[in-house]
Amino acid sequence: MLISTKDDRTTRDTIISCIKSANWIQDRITDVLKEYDLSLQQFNVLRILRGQKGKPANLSTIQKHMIAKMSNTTRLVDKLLLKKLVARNICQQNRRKVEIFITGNGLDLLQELDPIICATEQKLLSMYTPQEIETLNTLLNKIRTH
Amino acid sequence: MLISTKDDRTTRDTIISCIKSANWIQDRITDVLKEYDLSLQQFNVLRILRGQKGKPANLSTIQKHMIAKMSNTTRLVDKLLLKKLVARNICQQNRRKVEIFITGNGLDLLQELDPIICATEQKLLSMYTPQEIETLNTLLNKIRTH
DNA sequence: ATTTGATAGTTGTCATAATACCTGTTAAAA
DNA sequence: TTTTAACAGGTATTATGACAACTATCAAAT
Repeated sequence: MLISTKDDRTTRDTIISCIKSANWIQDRITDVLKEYDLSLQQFNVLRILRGQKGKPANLSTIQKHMIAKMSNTTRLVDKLLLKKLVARNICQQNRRKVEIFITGNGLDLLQELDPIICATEQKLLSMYTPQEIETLNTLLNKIRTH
Repeated sequence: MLISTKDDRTTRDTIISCIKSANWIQDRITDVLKEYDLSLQQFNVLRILRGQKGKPANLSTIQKHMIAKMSNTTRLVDKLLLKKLVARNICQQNRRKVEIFITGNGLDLLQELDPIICATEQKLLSMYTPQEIETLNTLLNKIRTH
């Protein structure tokens, strides 16, 4: 006989809650980015590249920093290239690698988006006290660093 | 000038943490389901149908209960139909509606999966005390019910 | 009886993602 | 050297997702 304990149910509820909340947050940010014709993933890659502070990044560096691991980062970068938000060239030291930079256009776009995204993020978590955000952050981090 | 406060950073970190944790959880459960040739979405639909306890569900009922809203639930059900895990027929009272049931096959599969998924879920949150799980659950729920 | 609007689901199209396999490049072993 | 293995990306295929247009049905108003 299968017994479903209170713990089982609370565990499942918490997992579902986490997934739903993450989806909801991503949907809201996606809504904002849509007006700028950027997908959430594209936006994240741009921010990763800006974080390199001038240093070029190769594909595996980008993937390491991405929130959601994805297989075809190549094509994601292709899209950003078409929009001239990033540039790409083959690394001369190691011709297997490619070097990817954010362009001036890309930096300008991010600068325009910064306050908007920041405000969206604040609004998304506006129901929490600073203390609650800290607690939530600490608890969430425990999941993957176990 | 753009000033990034401590609050801004904590908010962003928490959001990223939530998304990463949700992705991680889903990836682990997807890994388990892969051995049974089920996607996470298909599995969720099966559980929703079992939750109906014999009553048929129509498409909008399924969508209402789904963790991630998706547009083409029709095609998701098609896949389950092919595997004979669900059955579908037109509702006679209101011929616009379809009635979707879980089959014996579907129930058997879920029963086989129940303890495995439950153990996976327990393991995923095994680093928390029961108190912490409660806190996490409560905090996460606040995001969407604001 | 006919039209209108709302409801329930389906289909077509295109963008994105997952998976597995392929190609070119490098480095190290034989 | 030649071969081999490991590495960094690219490509092809298939699955999944978003969005809009479409079909069928029902119910209510004319």
